[in-house]
Amino acid sequence: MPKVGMEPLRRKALIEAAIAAIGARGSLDVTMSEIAGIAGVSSALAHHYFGAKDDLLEATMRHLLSELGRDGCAALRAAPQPRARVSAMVAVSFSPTQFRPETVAAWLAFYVEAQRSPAMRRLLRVYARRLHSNLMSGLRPLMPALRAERVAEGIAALIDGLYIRRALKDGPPDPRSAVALVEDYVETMLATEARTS
Amino acid sequence: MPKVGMEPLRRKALIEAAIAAIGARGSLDVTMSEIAGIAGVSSALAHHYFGAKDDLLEATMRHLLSELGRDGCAALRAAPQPRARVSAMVAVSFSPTQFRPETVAAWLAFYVEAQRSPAMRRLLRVYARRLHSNLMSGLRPLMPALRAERVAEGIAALIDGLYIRRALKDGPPDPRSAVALVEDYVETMLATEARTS
DNA sequence: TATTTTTAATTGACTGGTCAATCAATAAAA
DNA sequence: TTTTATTGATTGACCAGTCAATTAAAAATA
Repeated sequence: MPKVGMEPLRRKALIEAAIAAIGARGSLDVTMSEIAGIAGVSSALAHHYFGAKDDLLEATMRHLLSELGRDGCAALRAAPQPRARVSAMVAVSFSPTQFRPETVAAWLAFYVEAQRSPAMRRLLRVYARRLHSNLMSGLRPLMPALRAERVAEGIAALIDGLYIRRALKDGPPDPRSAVALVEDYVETMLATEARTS
Repeated sequence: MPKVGMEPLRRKALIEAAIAAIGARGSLDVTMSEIAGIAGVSSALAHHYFGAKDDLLEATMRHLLSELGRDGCAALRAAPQPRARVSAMVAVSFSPTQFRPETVAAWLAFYVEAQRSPAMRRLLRVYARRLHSNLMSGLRPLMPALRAERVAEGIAALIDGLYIRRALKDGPPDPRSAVALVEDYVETMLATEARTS
């Protein structure tokens, strides 16, 4: 039984606590004590492991981002055909692990923070670029490059739009109708493409 | 020359200052002193006219909302034909008065706030409902009701998505490409509709 | 008209509370 | 004995909201 240092455990617990706190409050306006409390430690310990609050928040964002990245890669590996790759990316965006109220609230809050913090903006751009290139890997074989770019932009905007609009509703999210809306977009664009080329 | 009380003037100045401050900070995390400073008065005066900070923020949101409403009504009055009504709503969303960095930042911040504050959520829902019914007034004559609902949802999600993605970019917004993307969506949906009915 | 009185506009100074960040101290492992 | 883990207490800054005091305008009165 390999005894291991506390550091990684605490870091993980604190990051998850941060997501929970942000999800509950619905914004980044959470205190270190709150987060630490959820993680079951003192606020001093949170500072010990993360330094400043912003660092913890940035680490939290990174965590969300890498989780999404991991899910995305896995989904793509299981989808070799172009059309399926597009659907895979859409499905991941609204999968139960991503499209939860806490996660949605956190993403939203980070988008707002991105306006102030260049670091956050950079991170969000990484997400946007990755989504874009993943979508392109599915769309390029199906239509002219310029058109594919346009459709990828549309899909991305639709996804983000459905995320933000989710903030207006209460009750559990409805991933099925969200996916249906985006899939309908993709399908219609493909049909039009087939007809005009 | 009718001498008028200061109240309406100050209220307006403070609301505009609030938008400016929120736009500059990129979030609702602004102080009363900051806002009052921009308006050229003391923070005590801001409290005098608005009571609590939340009241000023809510008034600011209402102002944004009514401005958008006014622009929307004007645009609709000038567009009697169904197809034009849809374009009018899209155009208004990205018109120079709406699609400015400060305004976009403010809308975004209010979406986040809506997760916490039921009052804000109610206001945003008013906006969503109004946009939806305006879009429907244009779409209903052009396609079956169920389909129209779906397309209206898509347009709304696209608009909000393009707003939020605007937060990632720096430099002035590019309304033209945003409008083009949404119009392309509308056009494609209409074409598909015409073909399959 | 000149004067007093009332009302509106405005602020500086203050208060109480909150919170990030620090640090010295303690406990536990290695 | 050195390193790691952990906290309670504290500090310093910031900020929303209050209030008493001041000035300026309007209204009322002589």
